[in-house]
Amino acid sequence: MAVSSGPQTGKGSAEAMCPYRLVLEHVTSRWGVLVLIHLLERPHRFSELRRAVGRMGRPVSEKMLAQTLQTLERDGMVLRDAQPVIPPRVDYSLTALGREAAEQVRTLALWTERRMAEVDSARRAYDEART
Amino acid sequence: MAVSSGPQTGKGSAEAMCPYRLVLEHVTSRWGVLVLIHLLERPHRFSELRRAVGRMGRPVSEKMLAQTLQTLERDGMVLRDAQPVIPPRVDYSLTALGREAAEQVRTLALWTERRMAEVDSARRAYDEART
DNA sequence: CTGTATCCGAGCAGATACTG
DNA sequence: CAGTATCTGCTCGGATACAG
Repeated sequence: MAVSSGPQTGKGSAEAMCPYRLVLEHVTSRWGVLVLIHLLERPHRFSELRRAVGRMGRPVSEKMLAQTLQTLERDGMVLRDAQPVIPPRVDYSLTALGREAAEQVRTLALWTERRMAEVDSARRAYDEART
Repeated sequence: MAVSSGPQTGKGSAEAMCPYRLVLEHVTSRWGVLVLIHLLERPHRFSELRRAVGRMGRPVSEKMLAQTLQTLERDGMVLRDAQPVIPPRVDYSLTALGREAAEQVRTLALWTERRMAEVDSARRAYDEART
């Protein structure tokens, strides 16, 4: 929606809805999904995550990655560990809550992948029907 | 996060990504989620669906509802039954594929609802930490 | 390296009016 | 009732420059 792309990290246009829908939009957002799935595998540093996410899907801007991580951290899904060293080093990992969310999102993503052939054939049928 | 807005029902800005991500965005889009959940309960007519969706979340415009339904129909999730009567009557229901998707989305929505208290407390902690 | 601040374009999404 | 067409504002999200 808009799963625009989805709702976003900010509060944006979603002032008046069930509060949990907001969380749902956070975890299912364009970058939220990818971040959660990658962190489910193992903790990542900022740039590492940026590269990993870029490998599937398209490249993430620093801005959007930071925004996504902040939102997920605020929602209690992601843990941020900033080590006071130079150069800066920050590791991101999942909380227990985040792991539960990530597993569900991954399940849904895998289901979508498995069913892709059916979706494609449905699309061809639909498109052909109006030619 | 992108948590941003939901991706949406159209194709929009998502030209260059794994194809299944597109389907994921359709079913998790702002209106896609609500439509699927309501249709899981029983088939609905257009206006009926419009009212039902409006009761939770905010009102849907006719345009967005039609767009969402068309996208989900094209993806093979929703069945459209237009009866040639006057006044027009159109019923929407889920296909087998759509039912699977709807169940997963509902599961995720229910999980989010159950965990809302934890999310809220995480948010308060986060917000207070930077005061 | 890990971000933050600002600017700006693209297109999502609502309102409205109209058609079958 | 069930949509389509059009107009428009708003916000998302990328690019860039800069800071700690």
